[in-house]
Amino acid sequence: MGRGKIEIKRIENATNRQVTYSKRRAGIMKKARELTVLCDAEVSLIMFSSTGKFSEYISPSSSLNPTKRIFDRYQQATGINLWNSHYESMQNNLNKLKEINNRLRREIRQRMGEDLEDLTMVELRGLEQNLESSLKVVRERKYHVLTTQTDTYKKKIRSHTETNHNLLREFEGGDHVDPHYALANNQEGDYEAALELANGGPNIFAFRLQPSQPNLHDGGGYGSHDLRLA
Amino acid sequence: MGRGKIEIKRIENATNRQVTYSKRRAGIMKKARELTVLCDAEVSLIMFSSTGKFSEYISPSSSLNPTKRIFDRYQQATGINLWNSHYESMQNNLNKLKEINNRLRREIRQRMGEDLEDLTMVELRGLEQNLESSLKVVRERKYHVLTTQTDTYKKKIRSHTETNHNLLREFEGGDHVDPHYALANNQEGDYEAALELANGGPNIFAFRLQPSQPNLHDGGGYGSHDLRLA
DNA sequence: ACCTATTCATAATC
DNA sequence: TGATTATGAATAGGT
Repeated sequence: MGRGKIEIKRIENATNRQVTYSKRRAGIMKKARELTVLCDAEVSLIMFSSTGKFSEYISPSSSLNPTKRIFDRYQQATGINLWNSHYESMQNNLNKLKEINNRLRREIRQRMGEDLEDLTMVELRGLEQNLESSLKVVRERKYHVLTTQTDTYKKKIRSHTETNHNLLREFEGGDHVDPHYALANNQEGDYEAALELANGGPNIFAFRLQPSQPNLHDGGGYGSHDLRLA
Repeated sequence: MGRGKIEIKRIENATNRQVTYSKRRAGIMKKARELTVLCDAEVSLIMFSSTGKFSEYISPSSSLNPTKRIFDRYQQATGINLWNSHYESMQNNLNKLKEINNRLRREIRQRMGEDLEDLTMVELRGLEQNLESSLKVVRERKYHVLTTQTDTYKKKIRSHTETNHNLLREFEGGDHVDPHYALANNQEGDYEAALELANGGPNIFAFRLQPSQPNLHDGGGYGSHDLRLA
């Protein structure tokens, strides 16, 4: 239709091609629009010109995202899931993470003396040795922290004592309270409390073992906070 | 174009509508095809009739999956990511799992006597107590397994010994080897080996701690097998 | 599914 | 780009 018949093959002249593209694009869009209205159909028409310019016609629909709706229907119709590759690899990752997670949980449970039924004698022996050496390290660390703390307190006390002496000297005897003794006593009190804490404090670590974060089970169900396998 | 002009509005007669749909569908598809050839464009035309029948035209392309290619381009052009909702929720789950994973790893490392620097004295004390009680349970379990094993062996030996006595009685003195002693010795050998294993076997548990499964890091990088934070 | 009068789309040209 | 127009294509309505 036009001043002459044309062969349906690539238009070599770029300008001409572009012009024809514009005209025909308008034409096909009109057709698409007419089709949707006349025949009550859903239509998605997406075009990229040879220069990469994008245009589309999407039939209006009740859905919020007509394109997605069309696409969902497309997938239903063809059985082809275009995102399968993406989706599958993500799903794989999720499953692998879940599996690793479960292994880690089991590991922890065994280190807590649970779930030992399936362990062989060799594994039990290994676990025992491992716990022994860990315990040794933890104790060393504890005593390290303790002595460091003690040193710090002692230094603080010394410092305060000196400061007090200096103050006393500056004021050359005010009333009859002995500030040195009072302050030093105070500090020693803190120190005693720390020692007490170090050896008899509440077992906070037992609580740490139960993650306070929501626990991811299959597909986002939350709520379980223990270390049992999902 | 037709015997008469028609108004562009929904055709109420269902049969008529279906006929028109068929005709016009063919027409628009031809147009789409011509557009791709003439203008070297990429075109995706997806249609659903009012009765739900699906048809499409997709311009051929070098890509393996032309539809996906079109939609990828679509997303690039519009900036609309149609799968964001799906994708984001999966990504969220992945991140949550990774975080839990890291917590679990840290937990294990601390139970192995590593990464103790950040623990307070209270936590250290808790960890120590926890390890102590775990160790106690593991030892109990070990001895339970050991004694059970021993009993089993003893029963086996007794059973074998009896069998041998019976055989000896049946044959009323063959050659001068004492089968009872030989067999029993053999069984005792296994038992000794088990005991040996129980107390001095290789520390297999230390290896279990490093997951043999690929370790999921960001976006599927594999290869790290340790318990350090990702 | 075919026919064809008629309308429409558009190639060529400016 | 935009308008014009001669021409071929698409198709509405009928069979």
